Amino acid sequence: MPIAANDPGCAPPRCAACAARDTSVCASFADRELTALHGIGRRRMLKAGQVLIWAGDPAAVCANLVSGVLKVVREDPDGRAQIVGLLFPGDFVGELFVEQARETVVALVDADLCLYSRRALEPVLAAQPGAEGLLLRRALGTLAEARRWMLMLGRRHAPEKVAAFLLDMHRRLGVGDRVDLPMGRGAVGEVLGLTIETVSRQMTALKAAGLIALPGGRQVRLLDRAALARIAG
Amino acid sequence: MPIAANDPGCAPPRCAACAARDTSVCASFADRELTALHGIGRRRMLKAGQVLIWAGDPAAVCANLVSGVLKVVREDPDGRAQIVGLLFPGDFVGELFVEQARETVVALVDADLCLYSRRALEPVLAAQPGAEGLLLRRALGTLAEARRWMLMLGRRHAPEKVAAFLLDMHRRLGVGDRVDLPMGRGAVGEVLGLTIETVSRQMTALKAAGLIALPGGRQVRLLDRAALARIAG
DNA sequence: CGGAGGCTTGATGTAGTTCAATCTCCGTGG
DNA sequence: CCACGGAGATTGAACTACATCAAGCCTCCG
Repeated sequence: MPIAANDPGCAPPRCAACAARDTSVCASFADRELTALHGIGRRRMLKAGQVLIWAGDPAAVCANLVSGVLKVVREDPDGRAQIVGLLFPGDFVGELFVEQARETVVALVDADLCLYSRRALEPVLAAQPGAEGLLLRRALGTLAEARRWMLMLGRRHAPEKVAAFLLDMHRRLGVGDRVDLPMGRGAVGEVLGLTIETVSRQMTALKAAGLIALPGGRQVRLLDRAALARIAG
Repeated sequence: MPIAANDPGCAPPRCAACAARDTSVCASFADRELTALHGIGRRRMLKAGQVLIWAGDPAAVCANLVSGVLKVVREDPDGRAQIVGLLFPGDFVGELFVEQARETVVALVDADLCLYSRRALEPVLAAQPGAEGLLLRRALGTLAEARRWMLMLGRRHAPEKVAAFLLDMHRRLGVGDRVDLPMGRGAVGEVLGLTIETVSRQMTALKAAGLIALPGGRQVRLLDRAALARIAG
């Protein structure tokens, strides 16, 4: 990794200061080429709850997530919703190479993105050697994660699901033994394929067993991670 | 698409005759470049039930599926299994860029593959412009499919799952109103996150309702696809 | 203080699992 | 040729995990 490639001196200032500069797709771009990407991108803030992409709409935009957490949701004709992905800083947002969005993307907490028109982005990616390779690696990683998730949805019981979810969130967002969940009980249910009541009961059970504490709000303290891991399987 | 690119005259004979020549990743290779790929590939036959890749083993091989159907399985520590993917002719088999296989790959029926060492394949793909882009498109397609599947696993009831599965299989393998399922009831359960008994009961119910017929073995006739689609949602 | 949104708790219902027995279809061998 | 055996499929009965329906309960903010 040559130092010059990421030398802030010649990258567009907004990119040089970007928190996701080295973890997003942009990492495959040297500062020189970054200018092309910069030219077609713009910053966008999302408030918690705001929708970025509606399933069914034309797939017009992609983005790099700079800060915040987004959910990717699939919905039934009859309204049952399943969260099929969570996006964290550095993740790529949106669907390439399709005309119609299949998934709704919503901010779970206030978020910050670097937004691109899909039409403009695709040729830039194709022209930049290595960019599609990088996206391929990411996509394969996301696929592996989705499949792990499928095993959970199809085969595991509520206690295992909740324990696994808490450990997962802690791995991504935890500080010490604490996690501040970026979502309410309802959305946790949408992630795990459970109802809000079942999630709530499982959390209470874990608290009663002394494995977690619920200091209030969306905060969780994982008091016995080993035991949680044992439950998660 | 220039005619010369796929001129059988200068492709390696095995590739020129390959049933998957134009649907697999090979389609991104002109005949000239195909020779490099051909050089590192070898044919392999799999009997129904044979395992190609064991989860946990070093990820040594990838392949193009030429004929047959494979299942991709994830397993719990305690043995519960979930099929997370089905592979059909033209599909890419195996995991790139990882050292350890996360999924077991098994032939559901007799299958025919074009096998590559992963170590040898990766550089060839990187060198061939467009190959990684093609794989990216495929990977994104597979991801979208996995997410559709997640919605099914998390949110749908047994009757909807079975109806949707039958329509899906018919779309891929059907001739007229018939499908010959490439798997038994047990594996259908592993796909849908159900037990073998529940699958069997649902099938009997559909038969009783006159929506399907079960002529025997793994054959199914879809007598009322509109009604099935209505159940599938 | 009051009211709304999200969370918890309880009571009841039910879809799907589990356990177990029987059946069907085929291939094998007497 | 038919009897036997085995694997997969079906069917039944009982159970249980989770959903559903329905109150109540915090807690944050106007």
